[in-house]
Amino acid sequence: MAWTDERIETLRKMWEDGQTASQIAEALGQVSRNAVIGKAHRLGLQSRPSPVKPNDAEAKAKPVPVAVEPKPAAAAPPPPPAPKVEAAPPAPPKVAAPVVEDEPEDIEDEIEEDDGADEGGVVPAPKPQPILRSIGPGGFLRQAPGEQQAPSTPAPPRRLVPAKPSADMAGKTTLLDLSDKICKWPLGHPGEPDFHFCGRPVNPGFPYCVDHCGHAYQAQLPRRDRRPPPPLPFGGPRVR
DNA sequence: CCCTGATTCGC
DNA sequence: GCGAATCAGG
Repeated sequence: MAWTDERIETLRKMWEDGQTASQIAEALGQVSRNAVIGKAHRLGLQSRPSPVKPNDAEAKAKPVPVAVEPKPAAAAPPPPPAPKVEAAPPAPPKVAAPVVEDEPEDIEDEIEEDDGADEGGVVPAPKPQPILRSIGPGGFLRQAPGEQQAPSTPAPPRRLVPAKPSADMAGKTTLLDLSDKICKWPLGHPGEPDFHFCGRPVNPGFPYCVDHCGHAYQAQLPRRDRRPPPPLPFGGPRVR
């Protein structure tokens, strides 16, 4: 199967969309996961949180000026980093360290169950500013050695606060509400603000309520009565 | 075991 | 350029 423009486009979209190579390969069909990955790299797409990416590229100040020593001798040479910076001139105070004092005052956490009555626009001050690494159109940002931004931005000093239950989610069945006794039929799509679950009592023995069991379990029809939907490239129509 | 992406290397 | 084989972390 050749890499037609169409298939490449699909690959590119899905890859940038965060789909895994396996998913992409399955969607494309006729190609393996490896083929997808290989192609993605060749396309210049790259760098996506890999589970196996060595995180080093630094941490070593190239302390290996000595010629290679074929003979490790008996005792392995201990790490000779020798951070002797004796004649090191005191580095000028670059950017003032963004020290953030830890405020002693406690932040009242509102984790109580919400009756949905008092749901105002209570927006806590912290504006975390998502650090989501967006991928620019047309490809990846190849990380060059020395491009590290490690030393900067120490850490978000803000304390973490439980996600605020949004007003429009009041009364909705969320992921945390799921149990064996309520219908797990999803409504909406994950990531969307109003994504929730059906939540009605289940049809005993099934994960869904009676109605949704009707959607989930279709009676086998004679072939002549089936209406096989046309194969969609991927990302079928959204059903609500 | 399964999954993942990265890399290599013969074709 | 392609992708199976291999590697390596989760």
